[in-house]
Amino acid sequence: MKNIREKILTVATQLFESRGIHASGVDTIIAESGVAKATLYKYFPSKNQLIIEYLREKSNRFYAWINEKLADKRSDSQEVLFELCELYEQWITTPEFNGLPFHIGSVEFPDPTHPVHHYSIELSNELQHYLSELAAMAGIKDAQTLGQQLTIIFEGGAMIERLSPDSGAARRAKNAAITLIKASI
Amino acid sequence: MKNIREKILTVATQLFESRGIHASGVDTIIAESGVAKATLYKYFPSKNQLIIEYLREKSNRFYAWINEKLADKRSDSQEVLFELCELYEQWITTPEFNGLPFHIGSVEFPDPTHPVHHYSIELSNELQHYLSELAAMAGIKDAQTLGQQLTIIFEGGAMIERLSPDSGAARRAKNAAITLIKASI
DNA sequence: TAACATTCAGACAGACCTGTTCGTTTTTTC
DNA sequence: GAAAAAACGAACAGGTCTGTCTGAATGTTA
Repeated sequence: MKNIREKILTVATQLFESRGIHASGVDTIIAESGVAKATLYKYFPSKNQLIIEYLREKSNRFYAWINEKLADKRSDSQEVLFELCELYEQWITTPEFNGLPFHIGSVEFPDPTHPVHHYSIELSNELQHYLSELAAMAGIKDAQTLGQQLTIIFEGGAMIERLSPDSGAARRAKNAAITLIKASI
Repeated sequence: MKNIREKILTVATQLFESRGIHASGVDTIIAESGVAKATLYKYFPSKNQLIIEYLREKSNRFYAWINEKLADKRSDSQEVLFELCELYEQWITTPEFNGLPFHIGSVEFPDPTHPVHHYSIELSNELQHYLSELAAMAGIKDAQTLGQQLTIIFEGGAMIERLSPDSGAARRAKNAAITLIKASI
């Protein structure tokens, strides 16, 4: 087996999201992934680092997915914002969605000086930056404001969609985002 | 000392919100509140129950505060929605605000069958119900939708305001809520 | 097949976890 | 001021936590 690291990360991801980070011990992670403890600690120097790699991986996958989906709509910079809302709804309504990882990171490690918390904030800021950038390219006047407001709706919608999957939160969050976009054009 | 229960709950609240729930052991809680362990377990039969009482207490305080503040505006049912937005901004920008407690509960206990998770969902639903009710009294046509959309914005804004306190999230969340309200009148 | 690198299972350390059970001391009540 | 109730400190049980270390087994390369 060559992709031991990947295997560990996959198992850790599943455990972190189904049981929580603190509730997922290293012993459980190695047992589920069929790996020796020393091997895990060879690929990840500490559990904190494993958590951070989990956050990074999830974030990378999200941006890779959404950038690919948006690639052919980049020309029409207005339409790209509305397409973004549709993709957002798709993203959080897939059965694999288990909440935003950096929400888990920031809540389970509330201490601002903790590396996991710090990186979680970084990821939230990155999302705001990404959305503001899209708004700016769409010619929105106060792109900073719309970008953060979309972030607020997307994060809130993700939270509630996860808590109450059949309450229509994803669709309503999308519609709220669309309303805001139209109001700021 | 008569209010031992209150003392324990206060200390537990501070610890839960500054270190996280799993990271706050019963030993720490009793040490900080100067109480014997058996006493804590007399007032709270388990740590789970203590967590749930923490969630309940925080929720009660919120509704008591906001209902009192809104009491004199109940006559003008339209204005009450806008006043609500102002109060929301106030609530999450006070220095004592440390995020929505039921977010902590639902994230730290992701298992839907866990009592803490279950109660956290209940509190989120209660918020939606409360906001939908206000919208209905204001004569909003689709009060259910606006209620949930306000919930999404309020929860998302609370999350981001906590992560990045000086980014203007609270004000922008408020403005986004106002925009949505106006659009649905 | 021989030499080398990797991974294995499992024990170990030292600390922390929730919850129970002791007598002993303090506080309340009459 | 005496009887009753409550809270105290401290130990205990049984378990889990992260991280380190060992020698044996496995896999890779030449």
